[in-house]
Amino acid sequence: MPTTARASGPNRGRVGRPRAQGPAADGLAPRDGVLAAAAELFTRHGYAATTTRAIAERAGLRQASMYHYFAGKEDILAELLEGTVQPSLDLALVLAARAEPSAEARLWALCRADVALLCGGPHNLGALYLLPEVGAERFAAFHRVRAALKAAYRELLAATAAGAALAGPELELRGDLLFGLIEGVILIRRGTPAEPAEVLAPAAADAALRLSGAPEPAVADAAVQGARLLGTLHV
Amino acid sequence: MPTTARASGPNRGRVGRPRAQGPAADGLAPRDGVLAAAAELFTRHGYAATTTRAIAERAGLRQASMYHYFAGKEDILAELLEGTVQPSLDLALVLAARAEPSAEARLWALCRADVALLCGGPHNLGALYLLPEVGAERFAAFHRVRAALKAAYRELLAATAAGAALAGPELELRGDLLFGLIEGVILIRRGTPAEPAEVLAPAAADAALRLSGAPEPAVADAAVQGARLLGTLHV
DNA sequence: ATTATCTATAGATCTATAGATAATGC
DNA sequence: ATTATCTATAGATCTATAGATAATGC
Repeated sequence: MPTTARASGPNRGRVGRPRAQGPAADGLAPRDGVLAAAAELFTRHGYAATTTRAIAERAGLRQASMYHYFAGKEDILAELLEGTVQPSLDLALVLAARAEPSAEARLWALCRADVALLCGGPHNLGALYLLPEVGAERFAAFHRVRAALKAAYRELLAATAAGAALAGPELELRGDLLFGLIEGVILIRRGTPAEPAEVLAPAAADAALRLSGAPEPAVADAAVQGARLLGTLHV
Repeated sequence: MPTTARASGPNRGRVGRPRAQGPAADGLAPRDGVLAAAAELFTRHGYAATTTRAIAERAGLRQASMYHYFAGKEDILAELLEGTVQPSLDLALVLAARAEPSAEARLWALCRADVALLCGGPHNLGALYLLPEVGAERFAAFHRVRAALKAAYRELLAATAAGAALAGPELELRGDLLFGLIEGVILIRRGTPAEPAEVLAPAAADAALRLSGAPEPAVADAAVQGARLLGTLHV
């Protein structure tokens, strides 16, 4: 006979009052369930148009219960934003710090991985970047990380053969366009969600290399070596 | 002595009750003032986050007075959207119907003009495309026009030397990326509003040609001829 | 008489807080 | 005792409508 009785019903081991709707169907921890629900709704309908009630309903709890995990609606968006851009920056810093393979190959790898991250996941997470509310001061932390990511793109571009030939302002401009292409993929994805990320990501990376000024044979080289590089990094 | 008395104060010739705030400072017709105010606020803060009260205040009238010109908030956005994309399509159809100069030059011209339209104007009007609410069924008319514009891009791309070498699905994909680059410029503009459209537009057109697969000399040619073409079209 | 505007407000939200409740854990 | 949740709601909106009002026009 056990010294302590353990619950064995649907509420097995769960502290606290049970949910009115029953336990979460997806098995996510409550906090993650709220984040996932918010991601889906924010990207689909926008931030202001998404009510806390809608988020809670989708996450399987009552509206007020969300406040046990988040101090307010803005905190949910802030956490989603930072979680989306940070992995991209981590990879970019690793790639920029390497001396080989060629800058072209590393740039290709960054573009491909970045597009995969933006489009990956069940919903179009990158679409969070499009929300106008993201411009608010509240999300300065996100903007700092994003600026660092953009700087890494520019650094890699400057190290390519075509980039090395560019003067300061021209490099800056082409870096912006390169970064714009990658983030612009979000818009493509929104229009044609059917396109699999596995097709879109390498195609976008090829396009980024062409845009950067690489001639066709260099693009093909970068694609081969960049894909190999991502393989060794287990990305 | 005149047979009819004419008002000569600040209300000169204006029918209807005068505005509480006095006549419009910018001289815009009331309807246009509402559209301009909404454009500014929608692009800056988003659709749902912009209240009809804020729009009215900026336009210099009371909240309820807007309903004399628009049946609802959605109608304002619908009108802004259609007005933004239609001029691009008009130009695209003209360019696609021509046999010369080269497809490369015509594509360059379309890209340059389109970016100028997206970034032109006092506020970043193209940013309306980013609003998540735009996905709603209510704006189907906008989406049809935008789809036609995208088709024109693809048609021009297919007529270039590099585009002619592409198989169906590859052409489709590269067309999407090309279109994504142009619309992605909106994101660049949002990040660096200081960059003048006169610099950004030709640079984006160059980038589009490179992305399309044109070798460097063909890009330079297209830029020269494309700019000349836009001159003759008075765009 | 017609028009463009106004004031006032109904009705429908929406966020966040207060405080109760139903579990487990010791 | 602690925890995760719930119910209920205050207070602050926000959109759209109803109906009044202050101009011009004839």
